[in-house]
Amino acid sequence: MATISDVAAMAGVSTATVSRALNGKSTVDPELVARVLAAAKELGYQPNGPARNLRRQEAAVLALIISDVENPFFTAIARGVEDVAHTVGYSVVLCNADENADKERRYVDVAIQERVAGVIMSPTPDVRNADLLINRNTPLVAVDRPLPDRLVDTVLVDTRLAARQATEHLLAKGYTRIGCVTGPSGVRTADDRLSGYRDALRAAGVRTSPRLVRRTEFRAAGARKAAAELLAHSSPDALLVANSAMATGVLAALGEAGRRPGREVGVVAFDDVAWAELIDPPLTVVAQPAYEMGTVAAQLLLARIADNGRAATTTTLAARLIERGSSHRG
Amino acid sequence: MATISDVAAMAGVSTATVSRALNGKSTVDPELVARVLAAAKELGYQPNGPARNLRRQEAAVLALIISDVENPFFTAIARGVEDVAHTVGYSVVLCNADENADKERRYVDVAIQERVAGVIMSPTPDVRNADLLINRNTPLVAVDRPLPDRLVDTVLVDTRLAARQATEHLLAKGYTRIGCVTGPSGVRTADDRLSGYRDALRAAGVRTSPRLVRRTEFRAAGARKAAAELLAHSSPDALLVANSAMATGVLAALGEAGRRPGREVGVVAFDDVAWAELIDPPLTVVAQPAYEMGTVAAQLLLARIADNGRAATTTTLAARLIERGSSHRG
DNA sequence: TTGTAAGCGTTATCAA
DNA sequence: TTGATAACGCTTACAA
Repeated sequence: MATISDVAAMAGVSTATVSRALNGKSTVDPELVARVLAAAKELGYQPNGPARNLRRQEAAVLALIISDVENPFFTAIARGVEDVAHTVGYSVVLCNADENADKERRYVDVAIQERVAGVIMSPTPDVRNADLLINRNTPLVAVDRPLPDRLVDTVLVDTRLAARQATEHLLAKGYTRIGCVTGPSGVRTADDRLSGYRDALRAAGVRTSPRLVRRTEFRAAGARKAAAELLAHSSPDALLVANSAMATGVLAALGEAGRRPGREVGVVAFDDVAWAELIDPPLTVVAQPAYEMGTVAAQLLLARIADNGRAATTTTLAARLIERGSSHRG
Repeated sequence: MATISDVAAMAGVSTATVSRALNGKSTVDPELVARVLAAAKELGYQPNGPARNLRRQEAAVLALIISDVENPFFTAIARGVEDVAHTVGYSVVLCNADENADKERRYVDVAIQERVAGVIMSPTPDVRNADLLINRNTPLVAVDRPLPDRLVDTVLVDTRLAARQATEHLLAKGYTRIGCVTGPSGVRTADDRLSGYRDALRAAGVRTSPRLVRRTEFRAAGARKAAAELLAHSSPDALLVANSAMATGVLAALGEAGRRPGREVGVVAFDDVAWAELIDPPLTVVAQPAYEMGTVAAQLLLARIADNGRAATTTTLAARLIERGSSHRG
């Protein structure tokens, strides 16, 4: 593979000049620039990234560690991050931690070892992984979930409020025994959605009952089982569901139990997905601004890379309830 | 940040010994290994990836360049690749080319510059990007789409046959004016699905008509418009749809036109998705073995990294038609 | 078994 | 403006 020396030799200049010409750094004689460019093209020269990064002590790469690559919410964040990063010449590598602290640790190690310029992550409850980055002063932005007691730029959705509003909506529609299917304890979004649900019930003077709450991983299978149990034992007349994958499980369980969404059991789920309008009745959802979360997170990260001394900020975006048939009795 | 020299100093050995101890290479006195490990831990030592990769001339990283990070088909492939790669100590970075040759080029450049050990890609029609890798002898596996006339390991689905079978299924169910909504010309999977559709019609002695075919990008919006046009002008009684995102668009168009899937317009779409069973009637799909494609591709890539001289192979996996209500008139 | 030292390909400093 | 040269941190002959 051609190196900078090969280019230098072919162009009849020193490697230093090649480097300067290729990076447009200090001023180089236009004629030499032309010769260097020609030689580089002729040789199909691609700079050696590891060598460059070793010397520069930094790579123009951002790592994005997400919780689940199969969750459209996180892939939408990924797009937002990419779109911003690319405009300023950074590449983004996507790492799928899979809601698993070990995998997350693995990717944090990779990010550190490869000396990426910065990291955006939706952290697992195991804060030690993020601490690894924090302790090294690696620019870091937390997205979707906060890092408790850590001074880190953070981009969140006011998910507790959103859950409260969703629950209030169900109450307003006349549902009275509202259940909640949420994610694992310790995952902040799961906890907040449950809290918001309880906020609404309490404010309305409705007794909350642990029998109407189920926690499971953020996936279809667990939610299906949870919903089946709720339906069998606790006769809810509505369910608040913490994400779209879980919603598929809950809707499947309703179908199996012969209970029609909306009319018989009201349903509101987090995350607006393309199929929400295709089912009958259409699914009422809490739409989170995922793409925007990604762009904001990327901008914060770039700002921090430029100035690691700046104060940490928390940006909280609002979610939006989209009312559809699954939360209407009529 | 601690370097190997710091560890060496603290352990009272040379950097060479630290390197050997940490990599478990040649035999090192167990007591020294212990001292090195202790020092490394104490200092929070993480090897400098660029330096290591520069020296080794290779990184234990695979690049996976996919066409659309928001398409569940590709994210399932990603999981398959990751699961295999991780078992042998490779990390996977996911790159989203977004069906865009320029972005693909960008990520190919990154992969080359970072000297990744190998690349798996679902190539855009612009073969020049893959040629960049081929010309440098970078281990490469094409997945989902072949690279015409290139001797490259390839993992495909027999999508033409699958499309034919899906169309034959529709014919068998009594549909006669079957339309096809497929992806952009030049994208092999899009072309093959159209070819399979035509194969079935011809074999059945049904005249094929360009008026029943629409091509658009592999996304919901284009497919929605395409389906609306077909419904308005060509009165199809069934549609073969080339992926799940497009299916959401087609189903939306059917809803707008007040045409019920199955009874009025038969629908078969590529890719089994969680919501396929939730809609009414449930969606008949062609299930592709995406996860397995990922595992096979990763295994092929690892084999090629180990021995770049081996002959290129093509693995073709079968898809499976899952019959549901959207292709039944009853 | 351990240490010394060269070198991977860049970039940046310093002279010229 | 250009070139020689010294790092960057690691691995690996080669020597001891």
